[in-house]
Amino acid sequence: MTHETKPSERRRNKTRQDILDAAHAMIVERGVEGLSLRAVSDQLDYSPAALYRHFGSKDELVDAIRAQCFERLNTAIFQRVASANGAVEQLLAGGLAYIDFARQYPIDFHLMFHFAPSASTQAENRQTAMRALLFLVRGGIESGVFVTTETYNEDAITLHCWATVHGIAILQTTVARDEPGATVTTIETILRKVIAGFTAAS
Amino acid sequence: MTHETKPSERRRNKTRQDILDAAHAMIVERGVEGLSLRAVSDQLDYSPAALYRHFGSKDELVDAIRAQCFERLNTAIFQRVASANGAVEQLLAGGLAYIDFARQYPIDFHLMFHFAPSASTQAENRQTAMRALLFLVRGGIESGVFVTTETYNEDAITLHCWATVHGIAILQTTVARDEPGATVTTIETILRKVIAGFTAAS
DNA sequence: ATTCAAATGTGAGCAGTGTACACTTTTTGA
DNA sequence: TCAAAAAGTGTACACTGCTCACATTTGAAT
Repeated sequence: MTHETKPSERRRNKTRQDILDAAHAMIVERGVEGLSLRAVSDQLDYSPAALYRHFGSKDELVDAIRAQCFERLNTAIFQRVASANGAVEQLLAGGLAYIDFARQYPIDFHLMFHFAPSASTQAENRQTAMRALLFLVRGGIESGVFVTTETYNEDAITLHCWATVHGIAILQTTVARDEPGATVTTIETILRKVIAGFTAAS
Repeated sequence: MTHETKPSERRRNKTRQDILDAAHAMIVERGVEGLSLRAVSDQLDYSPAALYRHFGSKDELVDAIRAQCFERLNTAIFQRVASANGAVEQLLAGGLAYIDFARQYPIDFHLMFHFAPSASTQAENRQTAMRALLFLVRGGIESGVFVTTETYNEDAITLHCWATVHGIAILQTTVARDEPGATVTTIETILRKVIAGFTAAS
């Protein structure tokens, strides 16, 4: 079931991934600004020009790394959501997974929301995450667990959830990680509070 | 009351501000990455090396621009808060001012949370905003308008407010400005909902 | 008014960057 | 086996941030 790829194609993908890995490691180590194509090519025993057989430009390379980070985030969220039961717990699990990712890979997280002029793949990836969240919210509404009003409707709830989670995540990466009250229990309290704001009384 | 400055000092400050303005305009126009010291010096009829009499490095220049953006944000918030009455309305006004700023100056806002390795002034400025927010929250608590619990205490509320507002603001700058449900009324609804979560029943 | 030092601005140049292009080498498929 | 396609190289260009010895201007004390 390995999707029948020709060996040449697999080799190509491998070197492509090697480049991505080396560049990613360099970003994690020295920041986005510290990424140098020459350093990457040196480390891989390539000539600088060789990288341009795989990526049209530096921005394209970084975009590809960004895309892989988004994939990792999305699967991390998906796994945590899948192992939770009920709309409330699933939404909470998704939010915590998001925040944990930011905490665990702050540089990656920062990179992901570091939009370049040519922000194409980025928008797509974010839409994926957005749709997943919207799916959770919609499910909760349809099952009657979440309630809406005219002004606080489905879109508003989705925005609210995303903003809260993203805000906490960003603050964890930029501000000192141990800001007063940024403990895991505090974060869970906040998220539960938000969710409770649109959960039907039992 | 003009703080008695020598003319030489004023001239120095003026050229310094000229450099800051030119660089800032260039960032707004072409993004942070598009900022070139040579282009700035060209525009001001200076030699490239001249800028180094005013700023030790490019990072220092950008940091100074960042600091001025923070100042603008802080005063914008302060004004709006000052023209509101009561803890609830003041907190709401501050949040809306924050979000409006991000909406109005997305590139500036993005720049402000674009931390470089040497993030010194940044931390200070953010602490200022944080303290202002904390001040509002604390005032509301002491006047009995806001209520706390053991887990949802002062720090938690502060974090919650900041994260929500910052999250909405960031999403407004990165994602398309007209995301479904990101209207002004929706945003106000969300903020009121959050504030209601720690407001004493009347 | 003279003088001397500090401040300000300059020109040349270094090391490093992303990138283009003609070139060679390797791999592939008929 | 052989030509075409793919992969990799070396050189070079324009650009970057930045340094430093030097020229110019300014400020103030003599």
